[in-house]
This record gives sequence, structure tokens and C-alpha cells, in this order.
Amino acid sequence: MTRDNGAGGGDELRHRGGRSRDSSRDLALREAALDLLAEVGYDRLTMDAVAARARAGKTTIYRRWQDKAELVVDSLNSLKGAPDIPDTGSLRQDLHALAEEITSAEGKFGARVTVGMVSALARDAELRQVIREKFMAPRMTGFREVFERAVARGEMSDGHDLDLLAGLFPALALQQLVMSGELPDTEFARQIMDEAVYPLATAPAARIATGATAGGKTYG
Amino acid sequence: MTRDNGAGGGDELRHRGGRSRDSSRDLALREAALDLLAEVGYDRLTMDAVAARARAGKTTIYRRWQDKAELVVDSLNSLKGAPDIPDTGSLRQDLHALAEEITSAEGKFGARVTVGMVSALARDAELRQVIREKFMAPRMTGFREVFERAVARGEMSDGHDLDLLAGLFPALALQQLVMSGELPDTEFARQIMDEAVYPLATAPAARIATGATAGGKTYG
DNA sequence: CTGCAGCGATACGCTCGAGTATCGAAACGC
DNA sequence: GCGTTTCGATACTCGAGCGTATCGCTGCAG
Repeated sequence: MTRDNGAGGGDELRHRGGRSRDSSRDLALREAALDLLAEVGYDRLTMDAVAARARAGKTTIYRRWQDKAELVVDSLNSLKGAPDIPDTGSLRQDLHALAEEITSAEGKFGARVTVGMVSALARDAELRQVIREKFMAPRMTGFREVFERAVARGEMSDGHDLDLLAGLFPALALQQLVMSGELPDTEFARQIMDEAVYPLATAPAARIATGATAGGKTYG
Repeated sequence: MTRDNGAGGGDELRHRGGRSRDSSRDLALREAALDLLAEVGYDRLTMDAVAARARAGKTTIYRRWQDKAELVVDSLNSLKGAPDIPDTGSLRQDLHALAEEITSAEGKFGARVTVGMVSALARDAELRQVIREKFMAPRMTGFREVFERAVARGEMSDGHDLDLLAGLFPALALQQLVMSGELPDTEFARQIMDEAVYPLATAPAARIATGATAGGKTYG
């Protein structure tokens, strides 16, 4: 018995002697799982491969997590959230800083993981939520803050749909990755910022300019 | 012997009697494969399921295609290309017509298939090319023509990156589908057109407005 | 020292799916 | 009619991968 380190109670009748859990194994296993997620994706990730990469036995995995899905979800949740925000003086420079950060090693890693999860995402709502919270949301809130500063600065007109704007870069990067198989590099990211994100952000807000879309519905 | 109906030679020493291939089985099998692709994706598509759905034996499949990958590629290639172009008088109305068409039953089917292929796309360049040619390209050329007409009409300034513009909607729709698990409906599509595609298309071209990006590199 | 629990390693049972083999029936040319 | 080929159906082999069991070892508590 004594399974899981998840959200359960925890104490109850504890040990009566015996070796204690080596928490370094948790870290090694989660890291192995994430690396493999980025390399081969969820469907092709095997428990044997995780164990082998972490130099662990499969017993050690199943003592901690019920199954593959739980291991993956917990590994994703163990990632640290938002990296940090640039804060130069202009919208364009802020966007370039974001482009730099997103195409850093860590950003590329996140992109690979996301793509590796896509097939599983299509049929598992819990995985979708984790991916949204751990990858999309932090990246998008970075954009949001940049846009909000630009609005306060007067560089952008008010009335823009910031959710849409913040999702623009991730969407184009995802498409590029899926369709070409190559990761977006810094040059590509900057190009998107200059030719899509920045012009759209500084264009007059659609709702004001046209008055046509009175719906007011927000994106998920 | 006598395998494949692919790109091979074809005639050689023909029949010396015997039952002839029933071409209606080809159609039924390809249709079953495409339906299953849209429903469960490439990885979870099984040959038994294809055979069962087409009320065929697996023998009948393997007499025509070498393996699963070949069946899928051939099925995708059997799809008809571009549907057709609207041709109203204004850019905005053209875009709304595109939104309608893309969220039609056929368009939704294409979206499902594309998402179902994503995981396989990450590791198979041939599949990537087929998807690009059969799904992305036709949709994007529809956009291109709409934009070119708008430029000719004077509704858009010259100098825009039409590849980027044409890819904008597919990228946002793909993202929406992946992240929410729901297909984009007509309202959502129109919203994207009004708040992203149209404003960006009618904004001054980035290259002219800024003069900053002198690269001139094109997207895949 | 003794017993218990975690550790890595290995082997195992089980299911699923790809691709093959075999069967009786049906269609086609001669 | 007769041989040949296709058809659907079924049974099969084979490998992959999940999750479990077992083993010898190692640390920790009492």
C-alpha cells in the first residue's frame, strides 16, 4: 500500500520503521517524463523509457503515481509558471523581448511539449486544462501585461480584445511547428511580432472601428 | 502478387481470367479511413476498424495498400482540392463568406482530420506534405485570392505578406480546436475575421510602415 | 540486531493492434 | 465447366507496452 503523493490526506498511521522515500527520485522521474514528452509526445511515451532514462525501476514509478496519465499530469504541474516580464519603454521592444524569451531553450521545450500533447488533448479534458494553465496561460499573461502597459502608455487604442491578441503569437507558432516540423527561431518570432502582432495591436480596435460585432463573447 | 493501385506502372502481363477488382471497395475503404481519421486521429486508427466500417475484410485492404501509412496518405490524396471562391464586392464580405464555408460540414471535417494528424505530422515529413497540400494550401489560396482582389480594388495597401495573412485564420482556428476541444462555429469564425484578419489586412503594411524588417524571407 | 519499506532489475501476464494465412463463396474469362 | 482472382470472415503470429510480481540489496527505526 502507501500509494501516491498526490492530493490525498497524507498522515494516518505512519511508518513503523523502514526506508524512507528518496525525493530525488521524484525529481528525476518527472524530468525524464517531461523530456520524453518533448521528444516523442504523449502517445509514444512509454513507462519503460521513463524508468530507463531516470535510471529507476518501474516499481518506483508505480509506487508514486497510479498510471501514465497521472505521472504526466503531475510532471506538467511541477513546472514553474510564468518566467518574468521584460518592461522596456515601448510596445515594439517589449514584443521583441517576448520573442527572445519564447524562442529560448525553455520556450522551445514548452513548444515541443505542447505539440507532443496535442493528440492526447483532443480526447482528454483534464490534460487540456493542465496544458492551458501551464503553457498557454503564463505565455498569454505575459502578452496581456505588455498590451496593458501599451494601452496605459497611449500606444494602443482601448477596446482591443486582449485575449485574441495574446493568443495570436502562440497560434502562429503552433501552426508553424506543426506544418513545417521546425521550431520557430528568434528571427521568425520577431517577424511575427513585427508583421502581425504589432500592426494588429496598434490598428484601431475592430469593435470601435466597425461597430458590427456587438456580441461581446470571449474566447476560452 | 498484384499489389497496389498507387503510382506504379500498372499494365504488364494482365489477367488471365478471374474476378476483377471492385472499385467501389476502394471508395468505401478510403471513406472509412477518412471518417476514422477525423474521429480518432491517426495513431488510434486501426486497420480492423477501417475494415469493419467499410464492411470489408482486411485482406481487401492489404491487397490495395502496403500498410496503414500508405492507406492514409492515399485516402487524403483522394480528397477534392479547393472548394470554390466567393467573389462578393468587398473584402469584409468575402471574408465572411470564407468563414461560412470553412465552418461548413466539409470544413469542420477537414479541421478534425488535421488535428487527428498532428501527432503523426511531428515525425513524418511525407504526411506533413500531404496535409499541407490537401488542407492548408487550398484553404490558404482561397484567402490569397480574396486578398489579391482587395489589393486590386484598393481596399488593401500593397506590400502585405499574403502568406502570413492567409495563414492567420487557420492558425487561430487550429489553436481554438486544440485548446478547447470544440470546433470553431460560424460565429467564432466571423469574430476572427472581423477582429483579426480584416483589421490586419487593412492596416498599413508592416514593411512599408516601419522599414525595419528588410529580411524578405517567406514562410513555408 | 531485527524487521520493514524503498530501491533497481528482471521477468511475467495481459491486451491491443499490425500484418499474414486460410477458408468458402462469388464473379469473371475462356 | 474450370481455373483464376477477388471478396468477407476468421484465426493466427508477433511485437509493443502497461501494470504487477518477485528478488536481492540498502537504508532507517526501535
